[in-house]
Amino acid sequence: MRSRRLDYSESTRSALVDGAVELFTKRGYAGTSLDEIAKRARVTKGALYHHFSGKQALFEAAFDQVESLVYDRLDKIMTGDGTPWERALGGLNAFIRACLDPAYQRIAIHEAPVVMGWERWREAEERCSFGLVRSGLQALIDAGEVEPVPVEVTARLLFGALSSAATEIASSPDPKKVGAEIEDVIVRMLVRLRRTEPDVSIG
Amino acid sequence: MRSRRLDYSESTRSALVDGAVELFTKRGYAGTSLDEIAKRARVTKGALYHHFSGKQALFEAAFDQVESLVYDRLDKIMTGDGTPWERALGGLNAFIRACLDPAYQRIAIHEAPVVMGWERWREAEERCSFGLVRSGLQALIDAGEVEPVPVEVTARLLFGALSSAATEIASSPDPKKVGAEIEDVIVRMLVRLRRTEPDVSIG
DNA sequence: GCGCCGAACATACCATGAGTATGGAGAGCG
DNA sequence: CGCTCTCCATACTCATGGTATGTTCGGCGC
Repeated sequence: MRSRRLDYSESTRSALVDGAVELFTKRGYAGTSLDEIAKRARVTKGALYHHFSGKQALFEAAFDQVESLVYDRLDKIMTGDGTPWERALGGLNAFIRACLDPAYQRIAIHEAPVVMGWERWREAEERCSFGLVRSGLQALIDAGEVEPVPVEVTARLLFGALSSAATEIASSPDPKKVGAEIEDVIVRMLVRLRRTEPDVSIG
Repeated sequence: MRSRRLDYSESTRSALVDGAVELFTKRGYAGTSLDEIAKRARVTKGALYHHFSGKQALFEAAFDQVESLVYDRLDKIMTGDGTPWERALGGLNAFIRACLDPAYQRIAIHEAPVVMGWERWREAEERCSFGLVRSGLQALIDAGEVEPVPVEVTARLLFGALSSAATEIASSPDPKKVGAEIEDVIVRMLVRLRRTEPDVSIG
């Protein structure tokens, strides 16, 4: 039987993470103090340091939380039913919408590479959203939908383009319009990569 | 006649900026202390705060320095001679090489949006490298080289893709190879956008 | 030459916030 | 019913960004 004590512990931990996500999103990593986060969770720094080894560790927990939410949604679409082409387009749309979430944008896209270090961020993304972009692209190639391209770098280009553009969307006065434009441009690109004839060599 | 005093002042100022560029590149913004920067310039914090209003201001000075170097090189190519197409390809190549510079990558691409705030970073980039990417794309469209696309978002996509991919290049064990791959993929994309027939509508 | 004004620094200090050391309270278990 | 160990609070330390004030020295009028 699960002890009541463990419930409490888990509860305060998640309260800390939730508060961290909120505050990091609003004021950024550097602009947020641990006391503030602890206060929001109605505990002190002692509790915080009991659950996490430091500010970075707490940030990574917040990162995981935000990232996994997006990952679940994307994964459901990308491994769902439909043709590879349909799934790719659905995933594209879902990813753009995910990037509109302020928390995902600021924590996972912008600050994470700086706070966690690019290398570590890359490893984390490898297992999450970026991994899905890559596997989605790979699926398209395997299905013969698009011509073979270097998957690794192309996926990186795509991911970078999308996450960068997403910020543009979010800070635009008319996000819906810009979002649609971006999706349109990307889809055009993909369509042009679509294999219609066997010979696609470029001089 | 220019006073000797002004020479000294300017000299220490640039020494501070140079040190800032070095240290911010090596250890990042948060990981670098002002005392360290001042020490490297063989002055104290007093001098630093005489020339700059604070850490952020010093960072922006470092940003400007790094950015302007890249801008000058790019501008020379993009406004040089050759067809719009040649200039675009040349600029593309130059930009990728610029992104391989650790200082430009870490300061201008990665940390600047976080440290300066995305809005401010965007304004600065607007007048610099991003502006060139945009105008280059616009030139291609004007020359009828590529089909009309929403310039703003497409340029943003391109810029994001390139700067993101550049990090991939730099941290790769074989930068030359990955760099060539990326350039190849981008060029393919552009080629496919090339106007060969008037009707390019996609159902 | 002389005094003085202000730019260009140095020095000493303060405030904040990350991290640490230690103490205590209470749930679970024998 | 004490013993223990998790869970958390309190009270510090220390690094660092920023400030307030002192000091030096080149330039310039006289």
